[in-house]
Amino acid sequence: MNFNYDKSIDDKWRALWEQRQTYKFDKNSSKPKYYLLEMFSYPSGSKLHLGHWWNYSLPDSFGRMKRMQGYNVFQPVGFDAFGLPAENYAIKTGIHPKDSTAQNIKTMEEQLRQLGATYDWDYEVKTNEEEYYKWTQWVFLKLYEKGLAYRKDAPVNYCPHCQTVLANEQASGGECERCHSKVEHKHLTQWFFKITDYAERLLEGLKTIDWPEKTKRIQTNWIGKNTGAKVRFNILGHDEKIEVFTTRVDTLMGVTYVVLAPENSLVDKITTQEQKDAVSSYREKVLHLSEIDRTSTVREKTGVFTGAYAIHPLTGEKVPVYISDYVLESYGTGAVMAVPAHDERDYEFAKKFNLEIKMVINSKDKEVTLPFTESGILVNSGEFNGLSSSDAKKAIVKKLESIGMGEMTTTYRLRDWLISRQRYWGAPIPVVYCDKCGIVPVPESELPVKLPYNVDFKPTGKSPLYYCDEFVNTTCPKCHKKARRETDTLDTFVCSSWYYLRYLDPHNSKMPFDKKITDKFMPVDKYVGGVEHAAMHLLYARFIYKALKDMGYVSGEEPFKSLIHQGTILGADGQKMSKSLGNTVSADEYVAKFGSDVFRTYLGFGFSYTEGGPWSDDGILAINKFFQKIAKVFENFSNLEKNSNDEIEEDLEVWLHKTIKSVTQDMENFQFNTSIARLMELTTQISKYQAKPKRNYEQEKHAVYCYAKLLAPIMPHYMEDVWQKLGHETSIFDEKWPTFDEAKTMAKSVEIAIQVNGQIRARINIPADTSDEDMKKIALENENVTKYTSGKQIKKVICIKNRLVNIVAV
RNA sequence: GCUGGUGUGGCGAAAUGGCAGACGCACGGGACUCAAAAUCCCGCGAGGGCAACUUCAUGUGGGUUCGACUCCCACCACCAGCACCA
Repeated sequence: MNFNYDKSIDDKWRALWEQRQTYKFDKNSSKPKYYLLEMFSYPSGSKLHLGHWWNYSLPDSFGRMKRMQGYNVFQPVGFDAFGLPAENYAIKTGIHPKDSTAQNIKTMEEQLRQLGATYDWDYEVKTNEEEYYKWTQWVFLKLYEKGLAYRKDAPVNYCPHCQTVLANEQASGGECERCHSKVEHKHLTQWFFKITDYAERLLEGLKTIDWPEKTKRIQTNWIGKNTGAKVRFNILGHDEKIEVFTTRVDTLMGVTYVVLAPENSLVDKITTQEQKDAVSSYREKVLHLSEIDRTSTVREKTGVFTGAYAIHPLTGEKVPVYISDYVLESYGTGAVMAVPAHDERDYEFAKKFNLEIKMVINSKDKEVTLPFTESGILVNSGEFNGLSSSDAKKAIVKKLESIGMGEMTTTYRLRDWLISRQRYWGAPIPVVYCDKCGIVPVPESELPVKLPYNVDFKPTGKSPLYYCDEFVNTTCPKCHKKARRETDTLDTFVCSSWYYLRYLDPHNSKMPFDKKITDKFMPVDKYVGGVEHAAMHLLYARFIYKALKDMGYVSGEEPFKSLIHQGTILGADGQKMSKSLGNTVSADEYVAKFGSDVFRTYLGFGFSYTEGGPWSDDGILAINKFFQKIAKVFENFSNLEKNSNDEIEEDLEVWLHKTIKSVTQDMENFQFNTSIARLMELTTQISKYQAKPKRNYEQEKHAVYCYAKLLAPIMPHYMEDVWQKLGHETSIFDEKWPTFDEAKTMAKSVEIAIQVNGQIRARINIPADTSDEDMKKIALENENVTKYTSGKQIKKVICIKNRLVNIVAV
């Protein structure tokens, strides 16, 4: 029989799998669950690119192994379908986002089927559909009820040329992505999620999950926990106080001025008449600076005096109050105490404005040049003189507490999540503005707030929905008088922050998901996706999950138990693949030429899954050859007479068990390259066995069957076909994953190395599990060893069972 | 600037502190063939040696250890995240 792989069998098996419902997900199964999730993708116009193959095909192989190991694997697929590209495309071409998205999804679904993955398409989710975004809006309403969604005035990135607000990602480098104009700052009233309330729990939870250390660190840095002290300064002639945050309260006695962020609300109150013009023109200037310019460390310090004075809480001294853009409104309290002697920024500022510089920290052991930013011993600090920085922190806070002017505190760099977008292609924020009732959330029963189809896409700086009267004009849900709808839409990251829950119950029309089901299948056991989401999606999803938990909708604390980042496959030139560089690789072409399984195997073998690397198709022909060798093995076996009855061959037995062991382990760790390498070795070994004149039928059958099962996850169409040709009517994926016997993974005889002082002097074969004493004896008698030990004293002999002997001789 | 990651043959890459370079590509040699392709076998880090062997070698320099690609310290290069965060 011919066992060759031909790409035509791909279609045959996909059709049969569908017909047989091989991958139908049974949520009532009694098997242990395994939730395997790959980040869903944006439905882009072009064909499935290499990245999709990389992200979806190999994790599917992992899932297939899990399935064969007896798990009830849930591996869904869907689309993150709202978002900017479709809208930009609409502006350019006039093709409606809904239409282009639907078309793109159709194309991608077709292509995703070519992967031959175990998706149950009944569980597909598309975030732009009413039955989905209705519940995204529900999530918003729940957070609003909980006080976790609020509206406030905030700065955003604005492109004067396109007349539109830009997302942060679109304003990177301070330039508009589309027209490269300089991005300006504007103040707009925006909706936020209060993710900062969860900062501590988001940090704590990281300790409990199996995620790459790198990713945890990115989140930790992003959250940016910092402990320090709050200190309050009275303002001369005013009732208000200025509150500052500092991590170096030990330098309090060196404060010579105070700086407020230009946006700080105190500024208007305390600025004196003479300084009013200077202050307002400075604030005006700052407003027009881009975030990039403003936070650039190389820029010279600027600022103006407010005319006001603050009172030092401990010395009662009068210090001037400045405003400067080096102080950020969004961090800490939006105000700092300036200690020019011990802070570089304050030093620079003080030099420029001729402010006093007072040294209060001295080094324990070296000459000090200002600014001196290390910790040390306090000087010029009255009662605190002589204390170390760390003791002084405690003492000073204690003193501040006693007079009610400060205390220890913790701050986070994390800012609240801005979720408003002045965009059309997203879920409308389900809120109504009524002159009488104010902000009124749309009642749950009236969801979804439907996205209208007929809108004008011209960029104006406002959401296209703003000009859509049929959408905007509504009645107040409370008083039923005329009211207006919110015209901003939700950030698409809101859609993707809960999709893993909807997957489990995608057609529920009464609830976003049934808690009974999600309790059974959450958390996600293995989540696969790019590291670029470390401080965005992965943080947002954790936050939403925790918020849902607090409201009783889910039970767990963390949605993703274990996380893997796939690496990036770069263009052959080592650059990121992009159309403009012309270095993209068309997965399609390779699939058409070699077939889905060859391509998947090549991807698995040629690159480390978590590293990726530059594309090269050098080895793909070798994979084709590998498939031919595999065919040979099955062909040889099918020609073997059943009644042959020779002895069991130990070598083959060992190879088989060894291979099962390492393939199982490597697949578990997403090391597809090494598991395929092991399978190549086993191929060679079985072929060798088959070349022998005497073969044991039962032994060979067992080996060949195990071999097929081990190969199956990597080349699903092919092995399914082989399995059928071997005479089976059921799917190979309903078979049990082969198991190994540890005792059989090692040959009866092993080669060990003998070292003298760490240098290898001989290699010999000895029986496996030879005792240390015997190994030592054999080693010391070896000719090539005695050459190096003669005349020397043997100090020590180290024996490592089945591996080596090291003789220490002097 | 801060934090982290990476650095191994001509190439893609492997190595719970225990025989560095598994597996594969490319390359060289051989078998089969009239010949080529395909296939199979052998070799393949560098130097020395007819050979048995031997010296050097995992970015650089130190250290710990019987033994280091692996652990520690310093440095160099590249990459990534954060960055006027008080």
